[in-house]
Amino acid sequence: MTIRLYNTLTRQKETFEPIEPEHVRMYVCGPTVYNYIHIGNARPAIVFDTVRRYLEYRGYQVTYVLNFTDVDDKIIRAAQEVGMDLKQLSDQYIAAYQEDVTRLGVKAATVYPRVTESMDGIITFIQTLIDKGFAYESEGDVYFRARKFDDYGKLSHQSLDDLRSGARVEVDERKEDPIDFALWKKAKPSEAYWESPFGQGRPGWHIECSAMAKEHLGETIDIHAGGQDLTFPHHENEIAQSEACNGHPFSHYWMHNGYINIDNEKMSKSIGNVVLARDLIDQYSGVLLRFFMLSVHYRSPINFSHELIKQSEQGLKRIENTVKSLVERLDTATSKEASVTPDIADLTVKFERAMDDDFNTANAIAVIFDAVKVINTYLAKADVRTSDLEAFSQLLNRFFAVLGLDIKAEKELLDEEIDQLLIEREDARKNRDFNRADEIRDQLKAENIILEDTANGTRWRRG
RNA sequence: GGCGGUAUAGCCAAGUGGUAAGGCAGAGGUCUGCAAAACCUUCAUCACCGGUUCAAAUCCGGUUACCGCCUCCA
Repeated sequence: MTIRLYNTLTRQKETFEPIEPEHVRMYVCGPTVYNYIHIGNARPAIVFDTVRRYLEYRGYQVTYVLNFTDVDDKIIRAAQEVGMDLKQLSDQYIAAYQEDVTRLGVKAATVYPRVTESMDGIITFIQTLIDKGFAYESEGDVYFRARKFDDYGKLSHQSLDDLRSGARVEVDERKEDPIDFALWKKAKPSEAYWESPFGQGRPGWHIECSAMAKEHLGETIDIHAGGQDLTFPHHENEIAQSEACNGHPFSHYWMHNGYINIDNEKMSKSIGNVVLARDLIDQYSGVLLRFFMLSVHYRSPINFSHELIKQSEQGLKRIENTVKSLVERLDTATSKEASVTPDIADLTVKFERAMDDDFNTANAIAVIFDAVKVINTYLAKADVRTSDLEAFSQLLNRFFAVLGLDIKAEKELLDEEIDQLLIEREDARKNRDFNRADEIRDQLKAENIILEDTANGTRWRRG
């Protein structure tokens, strides 16, 4: 029972071994909070939450750190546009982020560090880099001397020379070398700033993660994760800073999730096809969106379209139907001893095998469908046992918990009028007045209530 | 130019050497007063060419197409 995961650093699947046997330190790059999150932001939130859940299922204690970038150019601009100060604006979008991901079934992180609250650590970090000769001040800015860090490029597998010849590296006379990147940026007039030994300014983008990871998880962590596009330059620069500063490996494993396309196009503001997570959650549901995303392996690209999500919805309904049936059959079950233990064991093994293999949620979901078939077949039997029904329910709930899918059978009450119609229809059917019975069924269908007549009575569900 | 990814049935999507998971849609059937749900059956030789091998979607070489990063965009 070992977990294998794909490590961007080595470009292969490796056996997962945390530094401490039962504890995992995990850092995930969070959002820059200047707007509501779009579905591209939702993917890493869902994917790495699932990674975390599975690690916990496997018995690890996980310290999960997710940062908020609450100072940067985009936030400054957004705040100016609406006339708010930085903190107001970022507070607002942090709250919105929490709302959105909660609806997506994402568990709370252990810590949510913010850049503005981590200034001391960041400044100390930069000072250490200067002292060690890895950074230099220049006209109020501080830059990292990339060429001095021998391993620069090891994550993205690029050499410095390739990067330079690659074309447009901005020429900036304040830098010794175009590839150098900012650790500290001098404040422009009228911008928010923090005091530091290098003058008034604010941190560069990359340094925050190095400093916050160090503060909350230590100098070497187990897993560092984020979107694929962060591999270069963000994560590459984090490695350079952290390893130059601390003198040993920053993170053992690097995980990156794939992109989301909209109708086969890249999602971007210029195309105007950015889809906000909350709009989709409102239109469909958080659980459906999560189910949709987890039905594809996290490193593969996902294409989003309304048609695709509706396909997914049909599949999810199939699962929900079974969950509901399971509960309903409890009324007609007997108390004989359990008979399905082998099925439970078999499905569990298959599920774990899927998740052990680089968190293959697509296969894990296939196992859920396998379970659904087994359960439906079992439910069709005349002799159904309480202990079996409970065992199946527990099995599904374990799977749902790992994937963070909020699927459960809730006894929902109908309003009296509808209830009355159901009773009337029962009578009609008993009297073989099928015209009236069908009329009622059609009427309810118009209200999105689907009736199903089973051997154990009529059941209903929302369409 | 550098680095990397992808190409599997109408649609989505697993599968990295042993003879194509799963879901959606479709077709036929069972059940049903009729439906619905469920169950059963049915539906692909894996972009193309060549090679290695007893055996390849899976390895190697080449071709084509699409995509990402190399610009503080998850």
